[in-house]
Amino acid sequence: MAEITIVEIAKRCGVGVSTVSRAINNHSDINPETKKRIMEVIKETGYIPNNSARNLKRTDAKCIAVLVKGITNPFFAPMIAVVEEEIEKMKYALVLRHVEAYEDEVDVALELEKEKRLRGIIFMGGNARQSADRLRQLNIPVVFATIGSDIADDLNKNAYSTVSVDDAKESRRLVEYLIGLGHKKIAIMTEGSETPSVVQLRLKGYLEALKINGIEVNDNLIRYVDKQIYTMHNGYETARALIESGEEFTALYCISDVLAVGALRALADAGIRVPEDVSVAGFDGQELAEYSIPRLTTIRQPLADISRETVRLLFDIIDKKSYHRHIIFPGDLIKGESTREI
Amino acid sequence: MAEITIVEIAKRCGVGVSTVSRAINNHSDINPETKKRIMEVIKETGYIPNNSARNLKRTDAKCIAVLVKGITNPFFAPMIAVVEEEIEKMKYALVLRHVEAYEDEVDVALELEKEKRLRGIIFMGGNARQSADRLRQLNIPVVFATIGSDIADDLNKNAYSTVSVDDAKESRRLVEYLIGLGHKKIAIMTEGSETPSVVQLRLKGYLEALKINGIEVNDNLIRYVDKQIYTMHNGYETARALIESGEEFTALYCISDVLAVGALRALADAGIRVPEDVSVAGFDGQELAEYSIPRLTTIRQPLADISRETVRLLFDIIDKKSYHRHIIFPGDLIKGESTREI
DNA sequence: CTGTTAGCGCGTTCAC
DNA sequence: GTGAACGCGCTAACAG
Repeated sequence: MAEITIVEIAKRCGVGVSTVSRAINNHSDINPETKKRIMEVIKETGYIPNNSARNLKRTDAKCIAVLVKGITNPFFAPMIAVVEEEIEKMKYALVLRHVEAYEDEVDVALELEKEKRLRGIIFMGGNARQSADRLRQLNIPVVFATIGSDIADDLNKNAYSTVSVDDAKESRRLVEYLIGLGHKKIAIMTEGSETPSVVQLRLKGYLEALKINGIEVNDNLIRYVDKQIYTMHNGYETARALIESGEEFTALYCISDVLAVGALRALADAGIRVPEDVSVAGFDGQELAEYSIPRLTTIRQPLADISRETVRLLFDIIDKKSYHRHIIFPGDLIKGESTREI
Repeated sequence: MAEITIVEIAKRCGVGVSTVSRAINNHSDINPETKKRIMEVIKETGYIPNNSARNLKRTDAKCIAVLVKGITNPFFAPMIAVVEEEIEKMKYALVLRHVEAYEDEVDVALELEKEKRLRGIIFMGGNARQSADRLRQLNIPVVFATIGSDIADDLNKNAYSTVSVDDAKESRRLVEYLIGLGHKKIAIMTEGSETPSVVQLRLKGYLEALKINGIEVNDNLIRYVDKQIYTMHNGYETARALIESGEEFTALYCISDVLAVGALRALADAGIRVPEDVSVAGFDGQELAEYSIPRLTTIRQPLADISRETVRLLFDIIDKKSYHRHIIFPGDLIKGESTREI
């Protein structure tokens, strides 16, 4: 079947291609009647404009890309929903792309910028720092959501924006809450990667909290999961290893809610009661934390606010109303049933 | 900054554009040395080919599209992972697109088919039946994953393939298991949509199981969630309404694990013990079911097998080795801790 | 208000 | 092994 093109439509309507183009793109300079006739023929024939050809020509294309590293991670679900809504409000199109674990998000962004005519990019997941230089290759503004800027990296701060919580500070707050409950032997479950990330900041907050409160760090209580911090399986296995190690602990802080839920299950299987025998805390404040049994103590990230602000800031930069900024939202300390005084 | 194109690269290398093209696309007819030189210049300049232009010209483009309705639904995560892997094995490119709730998945597919040069499409989520006719507009094979064909719709069966479990049958099996445990007052939590879907099939299985076992249907025990069957919140609220209604029940069957977890929480909040006072069962067999407290009784869908078979079947059809087929996988009845004999 | 025409950036003939 | 020229389908000038 010969692909039907704009030329074919023009022929059938007895008009020029540009008229058809005008009809498709809701241009003003067109007779309502001819437009109507054209639209009818288009519907009849089932004609669909070729997007590749359009992107090639188009100069304006109000379009924002959202690149998500780990799009299947439920953590991003509420963020994506808000971002979609906000971008639509601005009458912009949205292209949502996932980035594979092995892909470089900036490479994908570069490619996409050429392919579509993007006006801005939002990154979720991945990390901000490593590629700050390369971010400049992008000719359009970039905002990271839920990933804070690196404090030490002043030079590159004007290459991109960030909207996030202060992971180190919130993490410290949570651990200090545990300490306030009387806990001293506090285990942490975190990820062992060396690349700078929110994960490292959360560990940093843990270490700071101990230090401030004069609690010595016990390396045996710092447990590393195998890569993924968003699988219950890893939370389960890591908690099990901790339990089996025989190392004493009265509290377990998992740097994600998902890990914490896995840990809860491991503790239950080992006959350890939460919170009677051990307190458990998570981080993120996902829906899961609210429905787990027992309800999780955690730090809730205000994802809706962060998402809304991300879009707002991006458009401010696009409209030259703002330079790149680094916005911090406070988290909420949710006191669940999974922790108690000792 | 002037966008750098293939012409620019050709100039800098002192070669023709076609030579550069050959270098990029790994063509055979090219001197290894000139190719190497070209690749170096490309790296230096940071040149990135424009995909829109490529798609416009390209004739082959080994590419498969995966359209997911509700990509943020964790249900699809393990499926997407497997599908990606399998498609990569076949040396095909994969374009993963999410379909908005309000979008028609076939429209999106049609558009994408023009834009890229697709060879096949995989649908996840959405429903197979409504658009069987329109599926024929697509000139490439379509396979639905986890969505069974409509038994009544023989005419359109050769317009697409499906790989799934038999939702009605598996649902019936689960309910019969509950009945076998001695339950007679079995509530079901389902969705109230009229469009044919897996959800309806699961309800159908419930009704069949009751009928076969001579249990009268109590309409007050059929509870409908408000739209989304993949939020714990809805499971919670619907269970709460059921509890507050005062209607007696000894078992609660939720047509998704996510709903069941919400229901568990609602029961706990009402001081109702699971499984001592009430048995709870889910459907899907997601990771969540395995880590919830108590562990859920559920039907596990073999998502990895379904995904692998989906890709295999799609390629068989592309390669003309098969016509459209409708493949059924058996589910696993997982006997968790959330149900007990009465 | 409408038609004609020139590219957008690239892959692909077809000569050389 | 390589380069010149053509055209993919469309939008955006421009001329009418």
